[in-house]
Amino acid sequence: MITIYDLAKKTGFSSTTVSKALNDYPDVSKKTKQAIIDTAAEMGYLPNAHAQSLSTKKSWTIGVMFSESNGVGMRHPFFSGVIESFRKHAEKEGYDLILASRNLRNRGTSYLEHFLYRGVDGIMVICSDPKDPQVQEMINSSIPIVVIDMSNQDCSVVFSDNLSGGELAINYLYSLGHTKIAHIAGDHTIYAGKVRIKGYIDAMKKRNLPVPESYLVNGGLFSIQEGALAMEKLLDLADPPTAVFVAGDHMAIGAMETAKTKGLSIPEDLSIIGYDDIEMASYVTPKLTTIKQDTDQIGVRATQLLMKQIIQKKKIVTEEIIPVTLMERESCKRLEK
Amino acid sequence: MITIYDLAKKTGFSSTTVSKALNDYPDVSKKTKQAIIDTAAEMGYLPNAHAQSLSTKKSWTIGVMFSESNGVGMRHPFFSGVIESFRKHAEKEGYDLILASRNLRNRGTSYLEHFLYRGVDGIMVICSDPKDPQVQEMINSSIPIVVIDMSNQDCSVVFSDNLSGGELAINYLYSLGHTKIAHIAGDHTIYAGKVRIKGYIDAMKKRNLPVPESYLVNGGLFSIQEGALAMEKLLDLADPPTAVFVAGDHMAIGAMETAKTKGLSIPEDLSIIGYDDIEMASYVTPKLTTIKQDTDQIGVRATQLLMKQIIQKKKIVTEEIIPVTLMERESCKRLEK
DNA sequence: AACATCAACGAAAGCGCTTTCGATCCAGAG
DNA sequence: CTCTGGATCGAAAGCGCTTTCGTTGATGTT
Repeated sequence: MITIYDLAKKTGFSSTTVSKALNDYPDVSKKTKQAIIDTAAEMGYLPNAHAQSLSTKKSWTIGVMFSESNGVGMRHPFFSGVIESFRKHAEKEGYDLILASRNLRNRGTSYLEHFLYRGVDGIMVICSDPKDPQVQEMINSSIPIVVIDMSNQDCSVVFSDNLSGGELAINYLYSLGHTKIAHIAGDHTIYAGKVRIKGYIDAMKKRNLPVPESYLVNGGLFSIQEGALAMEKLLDLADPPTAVFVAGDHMAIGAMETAKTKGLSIPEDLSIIGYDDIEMASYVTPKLTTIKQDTDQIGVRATQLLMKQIIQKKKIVTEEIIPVTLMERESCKRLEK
Repeated sequence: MITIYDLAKKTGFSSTTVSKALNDYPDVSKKTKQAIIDTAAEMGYLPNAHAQSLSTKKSWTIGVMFSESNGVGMRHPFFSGVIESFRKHAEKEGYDLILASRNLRNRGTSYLEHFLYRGVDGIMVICSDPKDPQVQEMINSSIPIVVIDMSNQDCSVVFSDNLSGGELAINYLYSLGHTKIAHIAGDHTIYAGKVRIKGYIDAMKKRNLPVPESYLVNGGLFSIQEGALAMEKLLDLADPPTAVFVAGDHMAIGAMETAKTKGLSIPEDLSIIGYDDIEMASYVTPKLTTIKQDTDQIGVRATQLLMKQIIQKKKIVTEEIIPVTLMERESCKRLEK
């Protein structure tokens, strides 16, 4: 590894001047600057990030943490979509992402401690559980942070407009003549799940549609299997719904599966609308009508918010709500009277 | 931020002793060791990773790079699956992953340079193009590296058994009575694509099955759209196949789409078998029969291989081939004579 | 000629930690 | 009583870089 001292020796200047030249300080003449840069290139010099960070207290890294409540981690399309978008944009600003582990080489430490240890300049969290203590700890610290997919009073957050997502779905279903509309919900412990429930209820009430208790069934942690189970409950009802708004595409796909198994055809016998617009939604049969979350946009807004805090060196608390859109496909149909 | 000097002052020992106590050196008495550890906990001491790395030349990080030839990046289920598995296991060993960007804050540098700059202890690459110059540069360097999804003579690689994957597929199709079997291939520039072609041809020849040139159609970069296009070509043939082995699930799903569009029903009129076993495969209609790549296993083997190199401090060149399995679902059917 | 100004450069301290090499002290050996 | 060896501890250098502050010499001013 070659250092600025090697460059200093080679060029005849001091290490100070070399450093300054490399960082484009104004008090170095154009000529020596060029000479230094040239021999740096020639000798294959690369700065040492650790030394730099140690001395400047800036690491040009961002810590990324995602909760794995359901064990899928990065494998979930929403997560990987957001992270990928975030990565692309953070990259443009010069930052690398570091996916941190919880365990600091056998000393049992928290995520916050780990990120502090790593000296990241900021943290990006994708977490759906507003009261995860690990996340709370990070939020309460003084490090810049942006959290995605949940609401919070104490930091920058960005999430989809879950409320009007529900409105959008119900409105659409209603416009197709449905009035008996059920909701397969995400667990209340999950922020998005909770809000989508509210969106559903609000929209239903607004139209004076009945919301029997039995029409609101908990789909748990958004998995296909849980969606399938939830749909069974709905179908066993004495007065089953003609349409169901499902809080996640995976669950919706599971729901469609059971419907099919039970001999119902979609959308003829039952309309279904999902949430997320994962890739799969476009390729199941029938193609799933769904509320699209804009993972790209979420990623860019999150980046912007984080950059702003890093630059201003102070936390800013704000909510950035990303609009959702209805993707009209094949799983919903006008109700024939 | 509190340092070992703070601990030294507080406990009355020297910073040397503090450091040794924290690192469990043998020449510190049990008593002072405990005292130091206690006040460290009490004062909320956290080591500074940059200082540590600077002094030890070990960063406990692994650089991760994936080629984005098709622009999907981490969004592709195979990629995210492997990375997630790798992350989990690397974590257990105490390593963090760093997803690096190409541009080192405006100086245009290569991935290798970037990883060198960051001082990673090893590199993990997911790349399908054996002659990507960036990847070659990393392989030729002296840093420990493991590459996934391609073959190479000069480093550790781990990839699926693409050859017997083809064998498996053709064998299955043949056992169902098919003899006119086509292949929608991945581009030859992509290692997996090339080998799967060979697997297809070998298996066909082994059974004395004809392989007309028209039966081998290039599906490009494994996208759904390209799969759909490829299938069109196949269907336009004077003597179309009764079964097609597709080199990737996305392409297979695209292929099924066109088949359906053209009024063919699967598997009645045409059997299709894919490759990957992405989640979607289980939920399209009909459920896609496919060759499953074991992303989990790939991740763990990659971790092991990399750890070994890091510990031994020398590159080891080897090929680790992960077995694939046939996931029999609904998209293939016995050929009625 | 005396002075102020400015451009260009370097000495040195500091970032937080590790590690080598001594120094010190005390128990037990001779 | 002297000597040896082991157990504990610390001084100091070093990792590679940044940044403050001072020095030097050249230029322009009056």
